[in-house]
Amino acid sequence: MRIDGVKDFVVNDTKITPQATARRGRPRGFDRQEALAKAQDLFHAKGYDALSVADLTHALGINPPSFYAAFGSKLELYDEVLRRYERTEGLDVDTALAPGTPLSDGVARLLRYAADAYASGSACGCMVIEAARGTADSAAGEKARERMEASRSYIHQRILGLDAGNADLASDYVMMSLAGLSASARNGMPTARLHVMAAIAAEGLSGYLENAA
Amino acid sequence: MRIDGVKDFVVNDTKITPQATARRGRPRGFDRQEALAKAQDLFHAKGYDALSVADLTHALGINPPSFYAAFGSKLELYDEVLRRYERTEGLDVDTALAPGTPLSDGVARLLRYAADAYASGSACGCMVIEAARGTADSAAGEKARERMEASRSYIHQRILGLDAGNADLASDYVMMSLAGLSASARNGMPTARLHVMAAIAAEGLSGYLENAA
DNA sequence: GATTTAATGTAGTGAGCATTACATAAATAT
DNA sequence: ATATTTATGTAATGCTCACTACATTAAATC
Repeated sequence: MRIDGVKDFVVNDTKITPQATARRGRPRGFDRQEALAKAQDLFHAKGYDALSVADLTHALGINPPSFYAAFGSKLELYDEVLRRYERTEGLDVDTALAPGTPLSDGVARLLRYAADAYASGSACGCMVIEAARGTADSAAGEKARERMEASRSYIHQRILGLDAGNADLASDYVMMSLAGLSASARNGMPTARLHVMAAIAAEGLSGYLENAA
Repeated sequence: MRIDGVKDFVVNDTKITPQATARRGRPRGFDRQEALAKAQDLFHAKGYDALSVADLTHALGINPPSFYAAFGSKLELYDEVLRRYERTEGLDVDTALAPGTPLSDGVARLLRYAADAYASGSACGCMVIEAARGTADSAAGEKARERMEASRSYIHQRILGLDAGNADLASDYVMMSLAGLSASARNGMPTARLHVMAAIAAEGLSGYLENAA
């Protein structure tokens, strides 16, 4: 395979390195980052199964060999796209659940962020959540479920710092609410209504915690 | 095609008619109702796309021609299964939202029913809700979305009789909560926890309505 | 018994899928 | 210049999919 793969990728994909250490063979005829962005939009809008490699190569204006040379396989590209999605479109959990924030307020803020992020467009809802419900034995669903578990775990850890006693309950409820918001967005609910839904859902946890106290 | 299709179906499928008005040709070698029940389980567990006709015929112990003679096509069978699902596994909306029930209580009860119905098993979550998020341009997704809209409309109408002013809001919130519960069930959440989630979600609407009043 | 009707088993159909063989083109390295 | 390395375009690979042609079987009707 590739010996110094990591350095190569960095150099070729992003022009961060000042002295452009040129690669050996024929240069790639398309921008890999642009292609990733387009692939992300397409995967988000159509899902893994419904988006064929032919769709992708056509949209990117390349042929299958170039596709496989650049991304390895459809599944590897998908995994890369999922991680890119987290970076580019992921919720700002750190801000929503900043240390010192009351748990109820933090959850309310996080759900508000989600209402914004999931808002209807050509590709709406959370890409990871929607993909995670693919069939149990699908490789793509497995990738998505990995990313969702990573997010759940991160949120859980953040909540631990706010209210350790209710962390399990609250993170379960947050994940459920995010799934509900994402589904509603997919079903065409407009942003303003999503915000109301997020507020009502947050109110639920708030009231529940008050009653428990 | 078939001239007196309706009567034929009734007679051959269910033995409701006392004098078994026997059909003309060779009798079907399998029980169509049993087959429908099995197909429902399979579609619920795997979804439309992931379940092939070959999977179905193998599970039913029949060959493709028998399958198509009995059900028309994969999509027609799916539509029939979706309607059967509503009858056999659908939530008891009439009881949950019985006339005279305070809206908050009715919604709480409906979500409790859902927590029971969606409980983890080989096929968990709501079959219709999970299927409705198939790709936008998929025929199966369209069928599921039709059924979901029918349910939404029915729930909306029932809520109109309890609290007309909040019917739009409440039915939107119910649909979102059902989607969240269904997703959580699919992700393996046990029944007891689903009940807690349902209670918290219901508390949200309850608190919101109180504040608005 | 002859005819009609419908379901069955065997064996395919064409279409779409992800992926790749192979020769060629374009760059660097020697 | 020549060799090496990588990407490209054309065209195909094997596979799975939903679905069907066709001859046969099993029942009711005449």
